[in-house]
Amino acid sequence: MDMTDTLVEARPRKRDAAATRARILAAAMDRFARLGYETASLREIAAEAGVDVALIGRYFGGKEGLFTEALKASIHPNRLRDHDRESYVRAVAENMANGPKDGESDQDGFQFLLRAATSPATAPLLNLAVQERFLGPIRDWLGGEDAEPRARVLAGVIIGFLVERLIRGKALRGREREVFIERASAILT
Amino acid sequence: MDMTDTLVEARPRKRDAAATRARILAAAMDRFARLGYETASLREIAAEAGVDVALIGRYFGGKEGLFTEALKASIHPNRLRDHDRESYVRAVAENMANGPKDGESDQDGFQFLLRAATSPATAPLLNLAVQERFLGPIRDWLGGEDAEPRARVLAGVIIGFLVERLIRGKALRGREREVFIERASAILT
DNA sequence: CGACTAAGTCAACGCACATTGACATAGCTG
DNA sequence: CAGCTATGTCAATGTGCGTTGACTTAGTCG
Repeated sequence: MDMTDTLVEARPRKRDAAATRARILAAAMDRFARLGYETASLREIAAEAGVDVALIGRYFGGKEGLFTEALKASIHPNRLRDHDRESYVRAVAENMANGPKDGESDQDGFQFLLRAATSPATAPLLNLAVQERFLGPIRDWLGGEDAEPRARVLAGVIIGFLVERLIRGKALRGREREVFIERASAILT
Repeated sequence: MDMTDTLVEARPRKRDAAATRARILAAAMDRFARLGYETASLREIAAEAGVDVALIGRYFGGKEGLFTEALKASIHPNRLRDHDRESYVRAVAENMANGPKDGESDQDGFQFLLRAATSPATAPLLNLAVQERFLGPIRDWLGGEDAEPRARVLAGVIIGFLVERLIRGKALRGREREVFIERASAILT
């Protein structure tokens, strides 16, 4: 059908390991986030990526390996250090007040996280990832005595608001929004 | 081996459909809440109930039917009204500090729902259940001005801790536990 | 050009699962 | 006691899964 490869990309490069890997990873992130670890199948993921199943084994070692990488890719380090305490708290609280729609793409990542939290097979992996990219930074940011349990509390609060926002389905408005932000800020401070 | 049935129960009543059904349902509630719909297997559930697998098919029609009934049985109204503010806050905070395993049945229903949300078919239940079991009761419990957004904040915090506990996988101990409970209580109060 | 390697393909394996139907037996009923 | 039905047992079937190993081909390098 296709005689030349000048269709979409400049040089499709028939055999490109990096591109194939990336497409598998993208498909995995999508399926895992939407379906969870056990329901999403490697065959589906491979099909969505337009790739043979065996390549997943080759590039990621197996389902767990693929999931681990997809998880890492879904949790991007937050920019804690760019904020002082007050501005960060305010930013987080406002973000929480928003609806799922107008949130950035971190929504998908968080959905991924939530699904991962509900599957026993992936819980240990998630624990590790959260430690690395979430709890650790917060703990360091807090510093001082009892940084660890205090970081856990803070992480719990933030996670909770994210879940609540995910479930809520719509943004808060007007007075309700203000009250929410005010209260949430108070808790986070 | 056993000639008489006077081992554990007074009258084991060899054939009792109602009792068998109940034991299957209890085992199902436990396994589904702990492992989620996909991971929990009918064979395990049957084994835990000390029953042949085929009976599940007979009594509940199949895995979906069993899950549906277990879900119904797991949603009971929470007992917010039994507590005054302080004792409830303390109970919730301590519950949060515990590991997923040793948690009491008070919040297990929520775990059940959260895990159920993994399965695309049962996902919409989560929103409804949170409204019913968390937001509504908390809002009424709080009462007064701005009960709605304040309830959202509180619900968010509680949900967050539950998820955090789910992720953490193990109980907090010693000083960390104390600090955690103290901080969580302060936030909830 | 010719060989070597990386990239992709194909088929098969073993496993665990839910489900089903035929069979066995306990306990009640007449 | 005889027979019937609810209750429980057993074995088999089909399906989809993740994984593995041998094979084929594209692209590159000497």
